[in-house]
Parts: sequence; C-alpha cells; structure tokens
Amino acid sequence: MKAHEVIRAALADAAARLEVSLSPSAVELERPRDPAHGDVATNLALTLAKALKQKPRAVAERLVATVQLPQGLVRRIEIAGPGFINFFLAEAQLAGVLGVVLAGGDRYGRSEVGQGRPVNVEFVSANPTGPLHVGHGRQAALGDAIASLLEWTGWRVTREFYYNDGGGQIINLARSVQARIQELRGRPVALPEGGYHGEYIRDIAEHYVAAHPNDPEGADLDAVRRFAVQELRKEQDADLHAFGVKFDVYFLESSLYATSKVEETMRRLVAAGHTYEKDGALWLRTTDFGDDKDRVMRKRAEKGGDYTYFLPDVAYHVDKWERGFTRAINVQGADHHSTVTRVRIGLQALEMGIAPGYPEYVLHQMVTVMKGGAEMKISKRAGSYMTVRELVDEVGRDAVRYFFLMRRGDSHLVFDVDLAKSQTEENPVFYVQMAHARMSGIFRVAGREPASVPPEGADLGTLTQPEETELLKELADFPNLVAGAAAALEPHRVTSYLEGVARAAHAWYHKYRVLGEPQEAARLVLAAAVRRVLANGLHLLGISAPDRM
RNA sequence: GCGCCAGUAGCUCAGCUGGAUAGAGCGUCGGCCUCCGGAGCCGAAGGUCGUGGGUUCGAAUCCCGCCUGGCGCACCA
Repeated sequence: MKAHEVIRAALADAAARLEVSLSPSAVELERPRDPAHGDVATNLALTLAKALKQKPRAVAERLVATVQLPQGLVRRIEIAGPGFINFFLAEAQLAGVLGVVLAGGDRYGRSEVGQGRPVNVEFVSANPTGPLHVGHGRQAALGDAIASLLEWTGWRVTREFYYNDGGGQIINLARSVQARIQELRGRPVALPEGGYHGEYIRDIAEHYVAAHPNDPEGADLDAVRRFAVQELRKEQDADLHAFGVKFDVYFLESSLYATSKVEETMRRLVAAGHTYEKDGALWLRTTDFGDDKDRVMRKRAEKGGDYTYFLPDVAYHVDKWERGFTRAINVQGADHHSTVTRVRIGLQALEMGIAPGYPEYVLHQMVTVMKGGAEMKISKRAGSYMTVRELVDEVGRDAVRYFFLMRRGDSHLVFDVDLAKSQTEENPVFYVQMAHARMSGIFRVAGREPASVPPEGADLGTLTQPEETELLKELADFPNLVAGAAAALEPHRVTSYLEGVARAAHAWYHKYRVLGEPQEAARLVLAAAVRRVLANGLHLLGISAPDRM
C-alpha cells in the first residue's frame, strides 16, 4: 500500500540523518496484532541500537524527532515497549486501499520482484507405471500454487512434468502387462518380482490385445512397453485435467538418451576428474562434495551395464540450466529427499558454473486419507490406493486443492474426506467461498454489478466501525502476503490469510447492513473490495470463487 | 547407526523469516433468528511452545545435546 512505502522511505531517510545508511527495503514494517499498537509498526530502532551503541528507546526518540512525513498521512506516532515505533494512520489513508483494490481488479496483489526472470517449476513427475495417487495430488496442488505465486510476483514460469519412461520400473511394468496378457490366453503366469499388481494392468493387457491382433501373445516386449506407457500417460493426463493442472512442458527421460545428453554428461564428469571405476562399475566421487558415500553412475555388466537413475537426473538438470532456467524448483515427496544432495553434487562436479543450491527443492510429507473415521490404507504393491481422480470425483476439485494447500508441506497431511465434502462452516473451503458468495449476494439483491461502485462516488470516511477498519487492514495486507508466500514457496499462507479475511467478512456482514443504510455507498465499495480479494486469493490457488452456493 | 522433517490448547493446525500479552478452526460451555442467505454470528474456559543448555536488549522462531514420531539410507526410481 502507498502509505507503507512513504513511511518506509521516510524512516530510511531519518536513519540516514542519524548516520546509518540503509535502503528503504531494509526497513521492516509490520502490522501489529493489537490495534492499540497502531496500524503500522517498525522495529527499526531496535535493529539500529547496536550499530549506534545507544538504547533502543533513545534511538526511537531520535528517529521520531527526525522523521518527516507528509501532512494528513499519520495522525499519531508512539514509541512503545522496548522501542517499537507505532504509526496510527489517518482514517482516510486506511480506506484508500479500497481504491487500490478496485483499480487493481484481478491484478490486485501482484508485484514485480521477479522482473520477468525465468523459473522452471517441476512437479508431479510420476512414473508412467500407474494412476496418480493422493501423494501426487498434494504435489500437483502445491506445484501449481507455487508456480502461480511466482507468476503473481513477476516471474516467467514454466510448469514442467518429467516422465521417467526409461529404467527398470518401466521394464517391470511391461513384464507385468505381458504376464496379464498370458493370463488372458488362459495360461496364468506369475507376475515378475516387484511387478505391478493393480487392476489397471489387466485393463492395459486387454487393450493391448485388442489393438494388436498380430501379437495376441504380447511377445513383443518393446511394443507392450510403449503401449503401456502411452496408456498410462493418457490416464495421468486425464487425472491432471480433472484436477485443472496444465503443464507447459512434458519432458521425457528417453529424450535424454535420444539426444545423447546422458552420455555427454557422463563424459563431462569423467573429464572433470571426479570419477573412477571399481568392481566394473563407474562411480562418481560424491564424497568430495560432502556426500556420505560415493555413487554409482553406470552399473557393472552383470547388472546390465546401464546407467543408474542418478546420471539421467543430472543430465536433465543440466538441460534445464542450458535451456536458460537460472532458477529451478522441484516439488517432490520427502521420500525422495536423498536425491537432493546427489543431484546438486552431480551438477557441482561438472564444474560448469551452476549455483551450489541449484535446483531448489520443495519437499512435502505424506498424505493420509481419513474416511468415516478410519484411515484408508495405501498399498501400491497390492494396487489398492486412492487415486487423485477418485478423490476429485468424491469431494470436488476445489475442496481437494484447498485441503492439499492448507497445511505446510513440511507437515504430514490428514485428508478428512468427510470434512471436505461437508457443506458447513467446519469446512474451511466452504467457509471462504461462502464469504465470497455473501458479498456477491449483496450486489445481487441490490441489482448492481460489483464493478459499478467506484470508490470516488462514496464517502469512505464513513467506514469507521472496528470491523470495517479490521477488514481494510486485511485487504491492504494482501500484496505483502502474496509476496511473502511466494518468497517462502509456501501456498498455505494464502489459505490462512483467506480464512482470516472470510472471518472478518462474515463478522462484518452479520453485524451491519449495507443496503438502505446511510453508509450504503461506502459499504458497497467495501463489499466489492472484499469480494475481489477473496476471488483473487482463491483463483491464485486454482480454486473457484462462486457468486452463489 | 547416519541423514532429512516434525513435536505449539482436548483434536487438527497457523505463527508473516528474531519482536510487544503465543493465535485460528473443531470440540466443550453460554448467548444471538421479523434481517443483503442462521449453510451464519458473538462470548467464555483451555498453554511449562517435547526437553535441557546456549546465543542477545528480546527465542515457539537461531545454535548444541537428549526424548518421541514419520520418511529415507541400492549397481530401484
């Protein structure tokens, strides 16, 4: 908000006169929880105390004496506690946010810190060996929301899905399908060790036979493999579509072999001098870079002589880097966290100037699904697990996305199916959407469009009830909140925020009437702005903002 | 054994990157319907922030030890 920037600059200026130079962006402003502490507060005096070798309160007094603010911005300044400086904004300033919100429209909350720089966000990246399960769902919601947050803060985002369509798991898949084809021919065969038991394997087998009359036995393993991968990719795409996630790039592991990038990466690693041969295998000396043991890059002949997953992973990230993504974020389940250091080390060992922290990782913990008070057990091997699509079909896309986003990725997530389905206030997504619907309802009854209430036509000075100032402050927070959530890669901050706005909106709505009151014009503006911020926050997370429910 | 993550109200979780008296929802208890949607709102009770040290003006937040739980520790991905 504008007032914040003015205060920030004025404080930086005042600090300069105390012979401490700092940029305005280094001045921390916060919104005190307690309204008695003003509308805006800074801890600047506390942070400067050490450098100036003075008591924080003394620094605060000098800052307050020195700071120069334009007339009409602030009605009072206080020094409180250990040395906080609290600013009480003039009423007109607070309501000024309404004009900003409505002028911003569906862009209110955006900022430009990213400056149009490119960033690659990779997520889901499920192997094409089965349908997407709830863990992938969490990842899809998280990755999509993080990508969205980055877009909102001015980054040029590419959403990318990486398919491991090579490697042992795929062979496993093909053999599993082959076994089911034999079964269809009336010759039951045991599934290969570590094979896939899911019912969907039988479906693929049937489809293969129907599509390949010239290979009823499924003898052509390569054809079976290609067919199975294609079928499962189609399924996964349908799942993602149902979830409303769109990717810009689908990157196939097999393409890294086709373009010789895996070999090239290996050659570069050998040339950089961090490799050695032992027991017939080729190793990378990752211990040189802090790993606890060295890693195999190419298996020995008895194990097939091919590459481990590690090398294509490194090659893939070299490719990202060479495509111009100086920033890359990978969203993965925490069960894959061991790959983090390995991939980074692989990139460092190439000595090609890639930043040590590249790529960034957002790791999320597991999901447990609760239904009817009982945990739904997930067993991938037995093929019994809840898929994303089943979840979406049962509780709806909005609820699934919201529930996956409302917790920090770091903590385990309990998905309560019954709660997600309930149409009551206990359900947070319902609660937030309801607040939006209520604001819309006011305009429906008034027979007006929310866009038809320009703030210029209203006396916003009449918005003086405590519930109204609370709402104004919440609305003013939105851009800052989005920026913080984007910087931390933490979408759950947005859901927390939305619940706060919804709570304030419900409280206000219940206590005061809008239509037919003397303050009607101003309150309509407030309702329009609240509706706008709720809609922007929900849309940012990929959730709809219904006008009625 | 080693590594990563978590431990905050009875339950599920926030806590804005070190700030003021630690917050919200559910649950419990008590209130509120001639109303723009009661599918809602208001209030109360409820805390040794796992634990022991340390860092400093100030710690749920940063550092070290320990306890508990989850996940990982392949020439699988």
